[in-house]
Amino acid sequence: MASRSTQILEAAARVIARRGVRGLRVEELATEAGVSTGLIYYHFKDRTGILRHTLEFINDRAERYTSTEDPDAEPLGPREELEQVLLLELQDTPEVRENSSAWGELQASAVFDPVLREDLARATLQWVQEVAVLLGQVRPLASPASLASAAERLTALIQGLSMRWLSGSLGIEHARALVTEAIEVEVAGLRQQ
Amino acid sequence: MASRSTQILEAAARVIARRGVRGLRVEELATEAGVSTGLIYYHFKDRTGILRHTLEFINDRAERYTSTEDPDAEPLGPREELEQVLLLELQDTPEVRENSSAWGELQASAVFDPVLREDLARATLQWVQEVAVLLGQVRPLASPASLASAAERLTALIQGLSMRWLSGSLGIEHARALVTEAIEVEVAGLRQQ
DNA sequence: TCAGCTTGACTGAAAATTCAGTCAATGTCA
DNA sequence: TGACATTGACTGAATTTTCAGTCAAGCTGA
Repeated sequence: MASRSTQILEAAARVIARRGVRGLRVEELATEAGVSTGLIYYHFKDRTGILRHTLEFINDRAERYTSTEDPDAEPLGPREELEQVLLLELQDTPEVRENSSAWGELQASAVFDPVLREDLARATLQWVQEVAVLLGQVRPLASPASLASAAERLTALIQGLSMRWLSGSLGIEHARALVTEAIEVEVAGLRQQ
Repeated sequence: MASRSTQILEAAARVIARRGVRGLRVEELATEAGVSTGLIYYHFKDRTGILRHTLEFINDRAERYTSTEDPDAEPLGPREELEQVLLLELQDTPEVRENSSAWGELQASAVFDPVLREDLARATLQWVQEVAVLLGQVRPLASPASLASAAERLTALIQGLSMRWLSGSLGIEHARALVTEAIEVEVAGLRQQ
């Protein structure tokens, strides 16, 4: 069985997905986790402590589902791997929804909270670079600069679509189709180099 | 002189740009607008009412600065007009920064606040359609569906880049360059139809 | 028994919302 | 004209609500 703290963090991820980081109420979290508010303060120092641990928890979990190192999977071509990595962010599973939602919240909060910016910028950069590498495998002759630009656009596009998906103004299937087309279009653009 | 409600809405846009939607305090808004808290409730039902009207206000204002109907300007080609409309969202002027910031916040809040979703979805749709029409003028032979998809991608891209710009992880010039390239790539993609 | 876990009622501060009353402008009628 | 009535924007102190965080007391397994 999951430990009490894990139980609380899982519940926190669900509450954040439902209400947002800024909408998380400690009492609602307690109910969701099936514990008392007191216990939450017993395990975590304060509300900020809850958020910090939850974001860490969510991040660890994201690495798990983003990982393409599944030994059972057949080896993918570079193009397929690129598609898979990008589309992983747009899946209607509770886990991905929770992660995207928390990510979006974090990004939005960073606009007003300089403390968050550094972590966020680093994480974004890492993602962009990963995508740039995958693009480079699809089009080995493209210049590093053009690969970097295309990667920045694809990742920013996914963030934009993700927001629309989460706010219910875009269906998940349509969002995925748009990303697939975007990859085609961007890869075609790289071919011109 | 602007009416009292307008004065309040202008102040609300400034406060939201500065503190975020969740950071908006009715009393701070009252001070910013140079008005009593009571008056705010006299003109707007409640806090949510303030937010809804501010969203609408921001939207109207964006239309104004997005408008290309400047009698002094020389007539633009369709491609130039498209570029101009899209790049207007990425300018480092107080008005645009304020609008983008508030817009991003409202978008992020809409993920968790059903009340805002409908207005937001409508405004987004309107923007996408405007861009689709402009794209159609650039590539008159493209199918309506492909125009709509390209417009969805371009607008979502701008929202994604906007967030990164506002959270300080992307320079405005770089963001603009990425959009210009995105237009090229998307227009090239349409040519294939 | 005792140390760590757990509860939930409670507190205080911050924030939203209300409301009784002021004031300037406008309308009305003798 | 001018005395009185009416309206509605506006104020700010009072009230209500919402929350994070605390605490004294109960539980449980080793």
